[in-house]
Amino acid sequence: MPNTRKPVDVDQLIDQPLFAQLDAHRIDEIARGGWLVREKRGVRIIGRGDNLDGMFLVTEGNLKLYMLSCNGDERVLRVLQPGDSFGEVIMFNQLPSPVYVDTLSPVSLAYFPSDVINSALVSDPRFTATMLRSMSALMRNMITDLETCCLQSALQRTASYLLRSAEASLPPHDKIRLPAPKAVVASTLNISAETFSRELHRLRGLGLIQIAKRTIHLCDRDSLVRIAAGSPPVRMACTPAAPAADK
Amino acid sequence: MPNTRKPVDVDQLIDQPLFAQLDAHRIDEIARGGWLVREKRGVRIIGRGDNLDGMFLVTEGNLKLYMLSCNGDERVLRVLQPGDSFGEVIMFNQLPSPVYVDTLSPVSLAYFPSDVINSALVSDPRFTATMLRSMSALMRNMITDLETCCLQSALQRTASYLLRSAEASLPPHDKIRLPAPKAVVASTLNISAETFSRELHRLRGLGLIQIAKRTIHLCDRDSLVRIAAGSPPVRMACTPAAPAADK
DNA sequence: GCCTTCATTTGACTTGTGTCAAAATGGCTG
DNA sequence: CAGCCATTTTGACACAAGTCAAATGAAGGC
Repeated sequence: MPNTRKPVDVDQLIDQPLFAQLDAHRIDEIARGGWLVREKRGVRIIGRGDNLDGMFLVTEGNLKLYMLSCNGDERVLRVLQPGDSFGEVIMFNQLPSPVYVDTLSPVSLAYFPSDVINSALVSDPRFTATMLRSMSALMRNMITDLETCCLQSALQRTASYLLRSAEASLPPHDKIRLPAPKAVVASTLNISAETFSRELHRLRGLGLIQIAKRTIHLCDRDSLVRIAAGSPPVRMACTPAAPAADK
Repeated sequence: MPNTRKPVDVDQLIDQPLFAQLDAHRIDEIARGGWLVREKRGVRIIGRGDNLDGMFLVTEGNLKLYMLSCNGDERVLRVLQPGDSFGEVIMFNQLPSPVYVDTLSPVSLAYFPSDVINSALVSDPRFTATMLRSMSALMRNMITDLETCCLQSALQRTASYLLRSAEASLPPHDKIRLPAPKAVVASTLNISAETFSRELHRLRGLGLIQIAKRTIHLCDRDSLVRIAAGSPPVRMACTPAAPAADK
């Protein structure tokens, strides 16, 4: 489907985790076997049901990997960023894609046909090992996702989201900016925009966060951690004298 | 951890999908590198946080692979049956297990240390291909799981489960046997045992399936497909004269 | 056979979240 | 500054699914 076949620049590959183990010669070979694909924002790269005999590596921009329900609302599984790859699963077992991938910004992708990847796998055990590790890491993330969305309440999910975002923010790690309208973030957490708003304000009511439009300040990280871990939210300074027994 | 080191019988491996591509010599090599583990029902094989430098292949019996929520209820991810393998993810990226694996019946497992697997991967490209395909299939299942549990109703999940199971059953594809007690299957679908029972009997009431203890017979695949796809369940032969407009 | 134990079904009730609708807020443009 | 849009908040309500509890059914042991 990619009609322009600009060559892949070797420099774009050597830093990528997927190729880090390979020697220069082999990277060169892989680079010559693939080509660059550039797309603007809002373009579908893979649709559900599509076949694909190769895989992509993101070199610039970001994309969303998501599913659609029968009534049309979407569930984002991952946001793909430079260094991430996608399409391996479709390529390796040669079945139509179960997910959609759309660009969220202008992107530049390296595409590699399956025979290029396969011959690299055959001739370089370290590449195989890296590929298996990368797929294992993916599995691990999916498991975490399933865990989050199946056995945590809306409040827990909100709290863990805040903690994760803070983790990924600049050093004081206590101020985060939502990367999108609240409705979109909520969808990422698999809850409605209204519920997200309510839970956020509940946390504010407990004194754990401050909300200023799309910027959120964490005031009490420990309590957030406790909530994310499942302990019932505790009102500020007055724990009841006689806590209920466990059972 | 396995203290008895009974050798693996080669005959137990040649039929397994994971080893089907290998020639006799290599299978023999792998068999000599692993050993048999037998356990009775209700034994934990892997716990969350455990490390594992190898992988298992199920040769007899079945097991559940699951997670626990903070309040202790479990969410079964997969029911493992003969021919299935587990532990690859833990082995390949060398991190503690995120999941538990318990036996559901007396089992017999073949265990292979990572170096045995790795040397087979290095020396046989077809084994590598099979391994990658197998992990891709796993990923695909996880995606389906997430889809099922995030954007389908209990009835839809039940219907799609039946269809998927039928797909994987013997040729007429209309009779399936639940691989575990209903409560375990229900947990796989992320619904309570009670709800699972109710939805199953709802489908029976609609004339779409027949239930005989743990065996289920599909009578009307098309309707099941429609339900799984989200159309509201339609009573058997008497659609009301004036169906409500869509909105 | 009978008894114990586990699995399944059924009913009544509770509860977390979603939905709908309206009000409040904020940002932007002319 | 007024007016208009999109976003966010809040309230009232509905409903799917979970929980608790009891009844029933199946399976294995002695």
